[in-house]
Amino acid sequence: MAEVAKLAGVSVTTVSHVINGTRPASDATRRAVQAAIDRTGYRPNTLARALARGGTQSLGLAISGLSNPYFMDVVAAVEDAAGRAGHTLLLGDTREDPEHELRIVRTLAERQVDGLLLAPSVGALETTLPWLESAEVPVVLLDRFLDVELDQVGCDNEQPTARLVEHLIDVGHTRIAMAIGIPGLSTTDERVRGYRMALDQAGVPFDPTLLADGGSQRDQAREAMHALLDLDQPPTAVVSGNNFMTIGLLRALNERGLRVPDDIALVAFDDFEWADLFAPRLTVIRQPTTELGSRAVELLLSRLEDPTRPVRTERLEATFVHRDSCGCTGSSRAAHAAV
Amino acid sequence: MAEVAKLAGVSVTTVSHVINGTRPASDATRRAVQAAIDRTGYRPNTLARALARGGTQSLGLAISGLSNPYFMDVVAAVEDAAGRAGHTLLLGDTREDPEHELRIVRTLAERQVDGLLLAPSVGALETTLPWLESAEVPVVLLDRFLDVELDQVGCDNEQPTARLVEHLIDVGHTRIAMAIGIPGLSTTDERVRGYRMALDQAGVPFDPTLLADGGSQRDQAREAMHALLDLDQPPTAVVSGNNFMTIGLLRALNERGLRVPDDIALVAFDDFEWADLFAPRLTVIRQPTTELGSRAVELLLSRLEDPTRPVRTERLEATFVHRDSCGCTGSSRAAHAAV
DNA sequence: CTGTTAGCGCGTTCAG
DNA sequence: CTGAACGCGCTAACAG
Repeated sequence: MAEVAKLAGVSVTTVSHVINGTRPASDATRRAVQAAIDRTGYRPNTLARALARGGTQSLGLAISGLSNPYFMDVVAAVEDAAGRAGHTLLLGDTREDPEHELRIVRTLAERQVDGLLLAPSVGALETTLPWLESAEVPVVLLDRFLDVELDQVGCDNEQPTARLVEHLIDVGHTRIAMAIGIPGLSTTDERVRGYRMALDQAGVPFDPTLLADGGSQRDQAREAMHALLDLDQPPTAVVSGNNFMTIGLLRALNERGLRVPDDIALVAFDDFEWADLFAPRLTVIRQPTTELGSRAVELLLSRLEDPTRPVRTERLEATFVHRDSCGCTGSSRAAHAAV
Repeated sequence: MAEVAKLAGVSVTTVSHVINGTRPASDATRRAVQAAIDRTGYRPNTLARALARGGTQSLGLAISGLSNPYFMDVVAAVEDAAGRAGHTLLLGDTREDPEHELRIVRTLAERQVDGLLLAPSVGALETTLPWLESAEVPVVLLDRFLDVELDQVGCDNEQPTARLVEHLIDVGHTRIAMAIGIPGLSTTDERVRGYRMALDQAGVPFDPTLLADGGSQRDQAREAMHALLDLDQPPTAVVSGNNFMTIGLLRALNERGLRVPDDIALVAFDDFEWADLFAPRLTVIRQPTTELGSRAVELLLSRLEDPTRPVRTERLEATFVHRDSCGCTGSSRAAHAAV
């Protein structure tokens, strides 16, 4: 930069100002500076600028399960929204582990991100969040809700899950199992509540043995499904708590030679882009993932603009997508004839 | 930091050194400093450190199609590998557009990333790469190969695609269409070469009308498939150039009421995690995506360590996964009975 | 409209 | 084993 200044015959101050348009400059000097910049191949050092200005124009995203297509849509949306606002995205995977999450969040904060998007793991309330509060980093929570004074965005879980279960009951099922995610996550707890609510309202007795811990993960869900099938009275229908577990459940059913929906019905939380193209065509709840990501960024940006604004919690609506895996079309053949 | 120094009764120099373990210090002072750090809640400013040291411990990843599950696995692997090495990941989507790609790469470089991973778009050779060279940013190319003096990692494309086509020919197909990606991408070109090679070797005449431009994208592939079906002599088999296009092709077939593999065979480049669980069970080429990401990071790190090391180009092996969508099991019923 | 100067928070020579 | 002083590259008063 000093080089540019010398070459343009002006001071570094002027260079800085023409670069940032921070204050008026004569056409002549502006051109001179521009020319010098071009000739030297000068490129600004964002770090130095951030250090001087106290603001990095960057956002951190701490999330788990990057390989989960659901979260990837979120990441894509966040990257896009952040980019539009002139911010760069720093990415970290929490691994759903509070210890690791804290390390990630810490790293991000030490890199002076202007704000942080976090999908808090179970345990965040005792580790990450206290730290974040004392560090005074602007945060918005993503996907999972927590009982804290922070901006939060997520989806409705209870009612949609109830809808899924109701539907199975309508078709005639009474032994309905559910593969649930990590206990303690608001998403998990709310979905379980929705499940129970639907049972209650239909007068179907709740059987705890039908609630299988799938740990939000594929392989664990697979094992859970096998256990369910080993029950004296195995379920005639399953509801999956998220997309990862859906794969695991199906793998287990596959290993047992059971067909969906003929031998067992399956409905799931989380849609797949291709879900209507393959058999069994899954009946699911679809979350507005893209909107989730972009809303979260908007909330964060607005908080950066006005740190005193009261916190806001937003529930996005999820939609019921009716296909064939619930087995209610009558013709199970229809499901198999897909594509 | 000054605060910590005062509280510990030492100089900032000492604080810096005990933090970094840069030089010996008496147990007493070390403890004093540590105590002061704990009490002040001091957290290091990575930016200032980077500015002083000239090195950010951060890597940039510029890639397109974040919503593509294939690339997401890569992102996950890169994040993991980078994290292990103590680096933070800065993420940017190139949108497969050289202009935007340049902006992304520039932003990343101005943020002083130590190195950059890039999946170059078509046109990068004229825009991004010259800039990167003059900016002297360490780079490793990802997924797509280019004729430049840079480290590169990607998969084998030609032979695997040929394998796919050979297989279709073995089953008796001769009118084999292919949905191809963006022309100019090495992945596209190599896959097309593989396609032609297999035809040649089998003595099947090459018909250019069967080569449909799917633009690496879902919707474009869908339209391309419709066009193929409108041909006087429509194909009896299709090979998809990547996973995005596979979805598009299937959507078109679905819209026509055509079943795979009964009415038309389909094989594809890129596997899906769930591909063996749904019908039609896709016969595909699987890329080692995780390995791709981690190898790329390793290459980049080794380059940072030794900038003079000769460039290396690595081809990872892709594997042929035989399932039912090729229609060669004889019993097409088997395909539909899945799950 | 422009230049001088003092930091931003830290690492790192040099002297002790 | 420890401290003082300078500089990383840039912005922002404060003068002029």
